[in-house]
Amino acid sequence: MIQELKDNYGHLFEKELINEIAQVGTFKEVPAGFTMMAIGDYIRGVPLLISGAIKVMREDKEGDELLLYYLESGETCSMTMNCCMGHTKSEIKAVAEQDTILIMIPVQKMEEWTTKYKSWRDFVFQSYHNRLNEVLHILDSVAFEKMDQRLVNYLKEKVRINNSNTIQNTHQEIAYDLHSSRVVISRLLKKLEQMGAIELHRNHIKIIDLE
Amino acid sequence: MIQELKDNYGHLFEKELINEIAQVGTFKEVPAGFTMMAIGDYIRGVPLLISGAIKVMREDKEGDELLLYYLESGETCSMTMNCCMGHTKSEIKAVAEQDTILIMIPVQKMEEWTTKYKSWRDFVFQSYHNRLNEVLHILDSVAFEKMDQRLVNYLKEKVRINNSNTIQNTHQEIAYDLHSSRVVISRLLKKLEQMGAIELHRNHIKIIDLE
DNA sequence: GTTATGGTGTAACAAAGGTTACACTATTGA
DNA sequence: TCAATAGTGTAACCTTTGTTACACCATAAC
Repeated sequence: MIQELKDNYGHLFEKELINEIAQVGTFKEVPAGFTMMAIGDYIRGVPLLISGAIKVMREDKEGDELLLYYLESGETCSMTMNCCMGHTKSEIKAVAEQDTILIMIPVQKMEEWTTKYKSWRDFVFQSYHNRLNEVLHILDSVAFEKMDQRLVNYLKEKVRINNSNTIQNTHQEIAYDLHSSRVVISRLLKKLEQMGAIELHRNHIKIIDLE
Repeated sequence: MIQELKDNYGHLFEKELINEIAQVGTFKEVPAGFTMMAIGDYIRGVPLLISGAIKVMREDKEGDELLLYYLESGETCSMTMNCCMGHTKSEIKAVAEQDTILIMIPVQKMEEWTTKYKSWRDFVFQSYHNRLNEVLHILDSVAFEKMDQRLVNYLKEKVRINNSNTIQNTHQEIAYDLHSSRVVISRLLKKLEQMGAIELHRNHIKIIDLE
């Protein structure tokens, strides 16, 4: 585990902290599509991502969803910290976007290291900082942009996260992520295809040029 | 200054920290309506609210606005911390909702105390926690609710913050806060009046019963 | 007073997005 | 092979929200 920690967190944490993490952390492998956390779950630990990506979503009472952002390697879930600190239930849903490897840290250790290691403290603050900014950008997107622009942003982000020009999703899945309806998404995608920006296929979309 | 700090932060901070704050903090009085921070401003210090309330807003490139939340006494602006840490410019706008009194802390002290005082650390984490949750709730509101419900929530929050059943705003001002248009807001307010929930007057609205 | 300004009410219309319905087709699986 | 299922395309329609235009009235400024 030491090696993976060094590779992904070596530039952030001092050696002693890496060693401590290796002692108390537990390795976890999660297959793509697996729901790692649902609304209302209690939190057992804080995850440190080693590889893969996790999709973080908001959900309302009717079960309507909205994609918030993706967690990538070298990142953690400040929402989880959020819950640990507040001793409240999860307010978000997390699903593995790809096959993902991560290390789970028990909650108590998190608090202990906050006192002990400046690098851990900075990491936690930085995580909060990043999440707050990401949620603000989603808010901008939902509040100020129209669906066609939101869709383009969504496709770009998917390309970036999965590092592939082919998006393996149905129109329905995209509609859920953007909290829209399948018909609307199909309509807008067709428009993008007619503009030559993408190519539509059953179960996948090829991105040509989204600028 | 010591007394104000004790009254508002005595239950959060230990005596030594209160004393340190009193030494380096500067008192500030801000009249209602004053713009305390604009998008792109550099941050000079972190505010601790003593009395009053501050309205925190998001703004896009076209200058369209959206109300995020209010800061009240005993709270600080984690967005400001956000900027200090990232050494980036402000991404939000802050306007005094009421006549407000606050104490400004220089940025360097903030970092110093994070190492030195657990209570300060907890306060900073708690602030992040609260802001993240508030932004999430705004996001819920914008993403999942229709304008009529958002308007009702807005009115309720105004009543709570200003501790008064009379809201001293024009329809245009409300429209800005909700990122809508004056005509739409007038329309929905009229509907609420017809339902007996509010009374409309020039320049103010009397809240009767919003559930 | 009179005029200018700003706040509100309302109608008519436009645009975006959501809904329903249905056809067509590729894939799965019995 | 053939039925069932899931993904997509498209039309028609509805609702919500935004826009434009204008009337009316209170208040402030002159």
